Amino acid sequence: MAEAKRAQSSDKRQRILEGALKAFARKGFYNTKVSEIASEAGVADGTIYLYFKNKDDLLISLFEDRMEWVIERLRSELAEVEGDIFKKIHRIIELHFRLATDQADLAEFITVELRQSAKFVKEYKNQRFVDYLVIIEELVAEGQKEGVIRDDVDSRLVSRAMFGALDEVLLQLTLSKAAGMDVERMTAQVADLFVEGLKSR
Amino acid sequence: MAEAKRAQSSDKRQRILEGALKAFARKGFYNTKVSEIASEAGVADGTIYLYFKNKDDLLISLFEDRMEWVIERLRSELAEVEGDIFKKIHRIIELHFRLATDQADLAEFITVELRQSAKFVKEYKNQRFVDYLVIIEELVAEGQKEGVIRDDVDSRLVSRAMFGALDEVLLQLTLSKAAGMDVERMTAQVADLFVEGLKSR
DNA sequence: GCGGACTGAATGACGATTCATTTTTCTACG
DNA sequence: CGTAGAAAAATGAATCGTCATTCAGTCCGC
Repeated sequence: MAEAKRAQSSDKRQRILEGALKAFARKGFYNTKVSEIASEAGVADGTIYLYFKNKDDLLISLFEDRMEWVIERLRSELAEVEGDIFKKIHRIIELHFRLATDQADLAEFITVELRQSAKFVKEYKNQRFVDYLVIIEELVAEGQKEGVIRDDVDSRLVSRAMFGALDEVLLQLTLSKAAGMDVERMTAQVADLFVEGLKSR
Repeated sequence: MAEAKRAQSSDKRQRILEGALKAFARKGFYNTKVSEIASEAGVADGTIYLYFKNKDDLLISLFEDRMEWVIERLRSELAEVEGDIFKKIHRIIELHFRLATDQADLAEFITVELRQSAKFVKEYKNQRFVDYLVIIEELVAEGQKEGVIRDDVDSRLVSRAMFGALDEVLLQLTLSKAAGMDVERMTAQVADLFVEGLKSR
């Protein structure tokens, strides 16, 4: 019966999350009214409170939900990369940028809102985000073990730096939608920059 | 007379900006009450409106004010660097990180609030931020002209990536105050990562 | 005692959340 | 089947707290 309930629920819950994503991407968390999310999702204001404790909870749930999806995607794409570590790094960067075109709202939400609220950045531990970093970190560490990546760099630091670079470039890409930037070219350049920076000499 | 007014004013205006910086760094823009800023600055609530149009204006003014300072500082420090482009890049990174220890509030404010409001990221053009990027961009372009930096990378893209990396690492540094990270070591590693990535082969 | 700087209590708007009511879905019985 | 009645889900108007902002009054330098 929990199943039956869920079956119904999930539809509406999902619609609320989608509405929230669209609204947050457009106007930011604090400038979005709960009633706007409701109308975007095609439900009544009160309905939102049947699925989420409050507006903050909605933000966190949305972030968790989408990041989980991104991370799964990243994991599975990485798994099917044939070739060396550097190919994998290239793939991470590619996927990251691909988001900007495939899922503009999501990209905007993540880049802009990730740092949004004090709650988000400080209180809330943000495990999903850590997961993402760890994927990069492990890749670098693996390369170091193999001897193809210089081992005088801290893999943790590198993963941060790399994420930051990707995030910032993505932000730029997201906000200046019009500009017909060549995403492939960008991917190649950023990947190359890091690969050359990381290679053992 | 505008001068006389300013002379008096500047003291109070400055105190308000400082109070705002402290408060915003601690709780973020939207969670900070105007009355908190006022009490932090030791003025009455209403006084703030003698110096700033409204809360948004206060945010923008604060950002402009501090970024201008950072940029001037960066320019003058760069001017006195003897040596090649790569030394200068090292210095940018060093200054960026030095902020985290010297001016924790400012660092937190810039990293967290830079992307804060939709207003900030989208509507407001954010010239100061562009100025910062241009400094990096010109440095890279110069290196390319000299032939020491590979010219198959877009200097604009690189400046974005580099800023993103610095910003993210700084964010980390800022939020995890306790952790006795070795700032010098971090500077060296990040600088090296980019320098190796940028060098002509 | 005039004029501008300052004060802080009062105002008013706004918007998250609640909850009395309505609608839908489910259950069980003829 | 069809239907009555109960339970669950959904609604949206009303509530209630929270501030940003204002402005009538006070203070101070000249």
